[in-house]
Amino acid sequence: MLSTTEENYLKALLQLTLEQAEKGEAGTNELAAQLGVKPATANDMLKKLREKQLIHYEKYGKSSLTTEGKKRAIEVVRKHRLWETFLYEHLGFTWDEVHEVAEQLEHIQSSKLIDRLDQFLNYPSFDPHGDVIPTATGEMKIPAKKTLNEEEVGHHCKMVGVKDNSATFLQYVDKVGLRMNQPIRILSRQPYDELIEIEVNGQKSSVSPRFAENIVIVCNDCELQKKTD
Amino acid sequence: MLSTTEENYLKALLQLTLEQAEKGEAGTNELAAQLGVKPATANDMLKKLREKQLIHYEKYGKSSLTTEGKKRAIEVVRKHRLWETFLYEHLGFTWDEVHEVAEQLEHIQSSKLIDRLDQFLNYPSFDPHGDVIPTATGEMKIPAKKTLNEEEVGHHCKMVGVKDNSATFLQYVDKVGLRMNQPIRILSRQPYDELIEIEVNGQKSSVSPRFAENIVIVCNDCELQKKTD
DNA sequence: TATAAATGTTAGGCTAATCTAACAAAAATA
DNA sequence: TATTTTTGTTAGATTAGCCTAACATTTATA
Repeated sequence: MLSTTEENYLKALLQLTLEQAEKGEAGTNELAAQLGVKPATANDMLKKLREKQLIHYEKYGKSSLTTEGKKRAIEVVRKHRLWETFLYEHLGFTWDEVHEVAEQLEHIQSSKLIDRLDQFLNYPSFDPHGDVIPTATGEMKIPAKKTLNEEEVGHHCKMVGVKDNSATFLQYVDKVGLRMNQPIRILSRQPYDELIEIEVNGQKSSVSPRFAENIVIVCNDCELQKKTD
Repeated sequence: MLSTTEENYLKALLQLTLEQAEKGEAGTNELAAQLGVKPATANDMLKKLREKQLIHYEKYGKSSLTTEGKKRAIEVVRKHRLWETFLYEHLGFTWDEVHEVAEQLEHIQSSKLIDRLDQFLNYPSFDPHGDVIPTATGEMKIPAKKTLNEEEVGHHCKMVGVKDNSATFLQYVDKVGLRMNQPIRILSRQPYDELIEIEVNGQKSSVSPRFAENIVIVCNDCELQKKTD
């Protein structure tokens, strides 16, 4: 069984390697910074986790998770996000309060507990931040990316990127109230001029198809694709 | 802030001192046994907890909780029993499965979490084992003891003792299906012969007032008395 | 009450996780 | 390419919580 600390290292490594998808590996200093410890400390742990066959690591090289290590890391993420969902939906915690407590709850050891919690929450796909909750089998179902213009009326989604990086466009995005990862709801689509009415953080706006085409979103209500990775 | 280990020592000390109510203090070996550690280990911790003003302790003497120490210990017990209630009532854990997981959950640090959980559970007075859940202010409301004969129809209670210790009586108690701490429900009281119909673990029985007078119970539906202690 | 048994304490060691300081290697840059 | 900067490693120390072995005190009992 892994210690809380070991679990945190695996989780941090997963986060870093997913963020910088190009390489799928992370450096010692980077990992240390992520965890708020000194590089020397992280270095010791890297050797220990290699011994346990949970990571790939060589002296002066970058680190990455083994299949087993990734499985373990994903379990921790699953627990974290299920607890966040519970705190948010059932105990009335706010969006920003859930993380800190979930950091503790994610290390409770009981597979029965987490499976029952999943069931209690009705097998949610997303946590309150809009992040995907891995399934019991360790799959991270990834929602398909598309543009805001392609999204259906009534659906909930969130912005994960933009296609146009001009200052003019970005300022406009800001004015509409769009922020990365913030939930967006499609209220309506005017048949006359194709203007899309959206709601973001309580603020309603109408945007043109031209604008919407440059906003990359993931849909929370659409079918998810299984990702074996 | 206290470590998980420190909290466990305080909790163990509370349990020991409440069990043996005569003295309100416990020995080093006893405490060590309760926690599954060696006396030498417990001895170190006793000194540490005395430094923190959480216990009274003198070399070669018995230990007891200070006011602050008792407050902290009761907080842990409160968390433990609220989590047990959650696991039992909402996640479908059985009576005997809840303890182990609650041992972990009781150390999660977040007063907001535990207060919200209390609210979510609708401020329960008893955990699934029938033990009293301390209030947010650290009071342990103690249910009044009375005999089964004095209990009202419709109420739920549990046996906490007997007044008659004869073999005949105890065998009868056993036959009726009564066990210590097991929930009992009063179904009816016959006006004609005063026979009391009770239900225990799904089994219905009728008992005489003479019998009922010798069963000591605590009522789960009656008003609780505040215990300042 | 003298001795044996039970209980409690101290000293010294171990491991996990952390640190600082000094050093080594790799990468960036002048 | 030579040098500087960044990145990574090692050695040695610290703290919490645990251990064993030896010793001290208290309590029980012959």
